[in-house]
Amino acid sequence: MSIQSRRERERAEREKLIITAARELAEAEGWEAVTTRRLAERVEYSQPVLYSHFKGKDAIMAAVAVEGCADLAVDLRAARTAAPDARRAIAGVSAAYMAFADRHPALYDVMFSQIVPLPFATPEAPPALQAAFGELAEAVRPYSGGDSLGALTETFWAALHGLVTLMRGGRLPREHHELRLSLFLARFTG
Amino acid sequence: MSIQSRRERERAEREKLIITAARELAEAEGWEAVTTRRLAERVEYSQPVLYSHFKGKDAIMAAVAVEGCADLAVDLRAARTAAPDARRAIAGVSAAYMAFADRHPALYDVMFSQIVPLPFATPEAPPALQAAFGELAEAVRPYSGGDSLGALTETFWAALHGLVTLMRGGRLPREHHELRLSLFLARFTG
DNA sequence: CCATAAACGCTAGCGCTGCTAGAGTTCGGG
DNA sequence: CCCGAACTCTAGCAGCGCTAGCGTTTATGG
Repeated sequence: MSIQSRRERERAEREKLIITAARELAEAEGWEAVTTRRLAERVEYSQPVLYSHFKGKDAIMAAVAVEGCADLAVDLRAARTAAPDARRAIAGVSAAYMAFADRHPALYDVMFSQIVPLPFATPEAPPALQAAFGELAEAVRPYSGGDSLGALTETFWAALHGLVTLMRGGRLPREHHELRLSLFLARFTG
Repeated sequence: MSIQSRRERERAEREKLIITAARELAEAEGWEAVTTRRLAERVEYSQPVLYSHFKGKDAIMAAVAVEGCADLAVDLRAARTAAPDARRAIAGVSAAYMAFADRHPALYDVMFSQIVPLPFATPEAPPALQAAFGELAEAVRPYSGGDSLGALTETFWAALHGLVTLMRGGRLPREHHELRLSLFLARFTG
């Protein structure tokens, strides 16, 4: 019992090590630099060990994405609870969302742009993701009027996501960024 | 002179053939199925021929993206000019944009999601892209009020882009799609 | 305390990728 | 008719995700 639990604990630690190494490598050099060989070298195990923990590279990316969701939820919550009123809450949450995407581009991509084997728009979605979405919803609530809060929050999220990804992909000029965000918020909050 | 021009014409035809083959392959099976080997086989030339026309696979994708921009501009223009008033124009353009992304997912990705060596937010951007953006701008113009039309159109575009990509990536449930779009339009048009 | 079996991590390799060096062929110009 | 330039091909490089199968370590039952 004790020996088995020790082994399980060590396994869990190694799994966490893999996830952390993948995240660090991705954030430092982008996902294209995260190869199973480099990752294995970084955790000082051979390649096949990765596959005893994860079904494939996609699954590792998914695990990193879940971590990212938790971090995002923390940032959003901090921004929302620090705001003195509804208007500054939704503005602060928006800014925090943008800042997160800007500071952690690789993390953001694997969470919301890349295709990863994670359930998203279902009750089985990662709790951390649901928490992040919940923070957006609370910021949107004061402006929902008679509309569905869920659908309206989805719409709000999508706009932020579009602004972030088009800019980061070079499709939108960076200099108008704050203007675009304020134009959107002005229209969204009526 | 005549011989040389004939050769140049044949070269141009072959280049067009490569672009078309890449587009068809991508639209049929996705970009991950577009390998230089399959593409070469499809145009019935060897791999190195591709590199005498394009610097790399990225450049081929960029060429396909430019074609896609032209097609999108046509669709948007048709939707806008067919609308009897401003409100139905912006709604129709939005719906046409969504429909384009839905019908041509691989094309849409290479135009607006993937990283390709194309100038976007500059005067050197492909005229076809500028034309498509111009159609969005004309649809937005009646609702710009005192705001910058350029920045507002960028914001409008970003929202559509976010709705499309989050849904296609499985992050948003498909069933609320039309509701989300109408919620956005209602707030955007005031 | 030892033999056995299971759990474990390793080396080596498969089929693929984008890309390129260099050989071989074709063809227009003098 | 021959030469040189233009052109396309075969073959191969380094790297990718992933896995079969071997060898070692480790925990257990007699």
